[in-house]
Amino acid sequence: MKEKEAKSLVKMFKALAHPNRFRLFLEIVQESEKAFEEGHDCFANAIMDKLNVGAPTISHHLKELVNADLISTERKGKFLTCRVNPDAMARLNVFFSRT
Amino acid sequence: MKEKEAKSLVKMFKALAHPNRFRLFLEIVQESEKAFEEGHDCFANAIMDKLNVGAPTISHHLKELVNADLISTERKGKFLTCRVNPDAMARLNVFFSRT
DNA sequence: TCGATAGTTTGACGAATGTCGAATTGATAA
DNA sequence: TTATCAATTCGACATTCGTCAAACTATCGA
Repeated sequence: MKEKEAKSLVKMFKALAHPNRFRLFLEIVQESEKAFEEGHDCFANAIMDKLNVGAPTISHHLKELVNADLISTERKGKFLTCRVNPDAMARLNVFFSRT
Repeated sequence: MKEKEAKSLVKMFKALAHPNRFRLFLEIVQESEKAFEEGHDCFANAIMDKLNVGAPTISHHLKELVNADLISTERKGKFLTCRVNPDAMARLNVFFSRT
């Protein structure tokens, strides 16, 4: 494995390595599926209510997930929408399939 | 996903979330394959030389990998042998396949 | 325009983490 | 037994990290 890919994977692991941030990620995955089926977006707002941490913390954690390339966000008016990055998932999948 | 499984995954991610520890894990994976083909064990000793950290640090990192259930170790005389835990790999594989 | 709502930035603080040197244990070889 | 080598434990240190309160920005509705 290339050094660059290893570094990228480590960043993803670090992003998933905290209970609250992992739960946040799981919620986004779940909510994304539901949102897709129902034809709307996944709003950060809806997820924030489910976790027991303040808004600044959520904002901070979201930034780390984005920074690790696990998700991407887009501002829609007053709200923030989230999408899981399929490419990242694919790379993680490959890594653990070959290990 | 059950809370218990989530906790276990987070522990694995945390164990893989540091560059040196991830490299250590990669070396064990690699060395394990080679060792299997050549009919011997994977010795911690052989791996230690490849990383630029002291023995106490390696010992510490190995313990975390074991604690996360990613590997198991066995003392053979003066040396320590390592084996990747296939069950852990399978669970990680499942997680990223379904995500 | 004004007030309310969603999210971000900043600064601070305690907790957890990675690393090392020194001392220690366990096992082999001489 | 003694010397040597592999690995662990302990104590300390600097660094990173998670969280929050307060202040701020941006957008929408009235």
